[in-house]
Formats: sequence, structure tokens, C-alpha cells
Amino acid sequence: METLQYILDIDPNAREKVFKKGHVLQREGDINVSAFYVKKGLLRSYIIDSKGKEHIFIFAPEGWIIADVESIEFNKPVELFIDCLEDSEVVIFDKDCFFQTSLSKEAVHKNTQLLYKRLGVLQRRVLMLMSAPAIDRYTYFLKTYPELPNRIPQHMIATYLGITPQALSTIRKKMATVP
Amino acid sequence: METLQYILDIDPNAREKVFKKGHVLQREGDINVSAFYVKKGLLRSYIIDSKGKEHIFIFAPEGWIIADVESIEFNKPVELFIDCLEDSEVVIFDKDCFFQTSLSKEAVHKNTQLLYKRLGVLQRRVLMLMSAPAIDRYTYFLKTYPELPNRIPQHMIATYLGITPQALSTIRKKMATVP
DNA sequence: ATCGTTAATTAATCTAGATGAATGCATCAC
DNA sequence: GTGATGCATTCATCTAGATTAATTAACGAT
Repeated sequence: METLQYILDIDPNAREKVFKKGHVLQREGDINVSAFYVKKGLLRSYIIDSKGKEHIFIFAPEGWIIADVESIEFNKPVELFIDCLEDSEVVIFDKDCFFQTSLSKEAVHKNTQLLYKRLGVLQRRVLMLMSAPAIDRYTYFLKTYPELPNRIPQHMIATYLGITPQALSTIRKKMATVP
Repeated sequence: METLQYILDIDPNAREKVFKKGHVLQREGDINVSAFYVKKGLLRSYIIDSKGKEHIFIFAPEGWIIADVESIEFNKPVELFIDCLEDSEVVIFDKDCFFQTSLSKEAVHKNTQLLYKRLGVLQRRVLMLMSAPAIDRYTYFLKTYPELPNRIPQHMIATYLGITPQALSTIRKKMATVP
């Protein structure tokens, strides 16, 4: 089942919108929590810490769903910013629609599959952050998201990896000289 | 709906077993992948990295489900070890049962809820690992799992936080002198 | 063209936390 | 008792990556 069809299926209020690069769909402190399906373009979610530094949680290219699950699940105010890294077509839908009781079997299956996949990705991310040095995390990133480096600036890759742009630059230099 | 009842509901083959402290339920490289519901006791999942160091992914006290979701979802061989930190009563069930099409609406709702909650927890974990210093991660750990420090040795808390036991010891000393 | 802005690189210095080693203290087996 | 084992602590040293700052290049707007 195609993800977009599934979303339109389960949320009759889902609406499609087009946003310009740079548009912020959700900011820290918001209370009206939605989830976003990326039909076209590229979104990201990130926090800004107490020192004003950005930390990117995930990138969401075409076909991905992006949302602040923690705030949805634990009813906290939104902590993640979500914005567009490219002009994007986005389907906005309600956080609660996953919990509808009237879903088709197919929709349930799709939903479970999506959640599972995301869990698997996050598991890997935690393990990498805990156990692998920055260079390995970068290599894994390149392997897993080969198309992204052409679409986003390097300093964003750095804040996704949990290091500074300077550190990433040094790593890249090292990789170029000793391949 | 109570989680245990839900599991027995969806997997007729689910079986309950009792394990001694130290028993390993699953090890790296295993292909027969199960999920485990902790009825009583305490389990953990962890990896052992290339240098032989342990990194604990999650603790699972009573009421939690523990599994290697990445290996389940992407059909990889198991990478996470799962073992008992206390004598435990565990319900072993099949990874695929979440995808059954014959689930009751109630079971579907419960399932979605469990997955969402876990996603929220992992989101927080990633953000903390990326943006917060070790002392903040420790403080958050104490707040979130207040009962665990009485049940597990400190060096395990350290490997959960992503630091060495020595570093945790230093942090605790600092917290004791300047509270 | 020229000014401003944003990105990437390089280098000098600093620091949180790792590493390695030693010590003290329980607990358990015998 | 004594020895062995595991856990926490302390200290001295080391290092990956942070911080600060300067340089250069690329791009857009006027």
C-alpha cells in the first residue's frame, strides 16, 4: 500500500500544502501538533539547545513522515522545529489518526510497518551515537542516505552526526587523503 | 488494555519462561528472532563493539517489551544481546504477530500505543546523546528511572549513558559536593 | 562591479571524557 | 581465617572533538 494513499485514507481532514524552502512548519513551544508526510522536497526536524546550537534529529525526503513523536505521545509542548530545506509539497495530517478504531486492516498493517521501520532506524542511530566515532557515523550516513549530501549543506550533516562543521571538514580531509 | 493480556491475545504460541540472573536470551548473530515481555525481573539489551566494550541500548523492567527491532525490521542477523539482570519471568512471543491481520481493534490500538511510546523514548534518547553533557543525561536518567539505580550496578548505568564507569563516578562526586 | 551573506576550510587552543593503572572494600568460596 | 572476584573510586595521562578565530570562495541583490 502506498503511504500517501494510506494517509488520505485514515485522515479525511488531511490537506496538502506547498511550502517554500526555509518555511517553518512547526516551532518549539507550539501546541497544535501535526504530522507531515513529504510528497516532494525535503524537510528536517531539529532542536535548538540552551547554547543556541542546532541539533538535527532527522531528515525527511520524499516518502517520509516527520513529526515530534515525543510531544505527541507524552502531551508535551513541541520541542522540535520542523522546516523545509527545499521547496516542498507536504500532506499535513492529524497526530491522532493513527489511533482511530475504524482503520482498515491494510491501513493498520501499513501503520505498524511505518512505526517499526522508524524504530529500527532510531535503534541504529542510538547505537551509533553511543559506540561509533564520528568518522564511522559519517561513513554510515553516506551509505544510508547517498542522495542527501547533494541536497543539503555540509554543516547540516555535521549537526545531524552530533559534531561541529569544523570537525566534519577535518574528517572529510582525512578521508580524501587516505581513502 | 493490559499489555500482557494483549500479547497472549495476539500470539497463541507465546510462552512464559523463568530465567536466572545472567541468562542470555539472545546473542549477536542469532537468526531466530523473538520479542520478550518482562512480567517480572529486569532485562537489558546491549551491543559489544569492535573493541569489546559493552553499550547498553535499553533496560526493560516489569511491563516492558524488549527486542532487536532493527534486525526484525530489516531482516538482519541479531546484533543486540539480551540478558537477565535479575531472575526474571519472561513471555516470549513472535516478532511477526504485530502484523497479523486478525487483530481486534483493541489490540491494534494497544500495539500502536506501545510503538509510539517507544518512539517517543528513543527520540528523547537521541536528542540527549547529541546535545546534552553526561551530567545532564545522568540527571535525566535518575528522574526517568528512579527505581533502577537500586537494582543495577553503576557501571551499567555508565554504559547506558554512553560514558565510562570512571566518568560516572566523577560526575557523582561532583553532584554530591555541589548539590 | 561591489557589497553583504553564507559556506567551507584551516589552524591554535581548550576541555570533556577516555584510557590505564592503582587502591579500597565488599562478598563469596574454600 | 585467606584468597579470589567484582565493583566503585581516584589519579595521571591522553585524545577526539569543541571552541574561537581567521581566510577564502561562491552566490545574490543592488
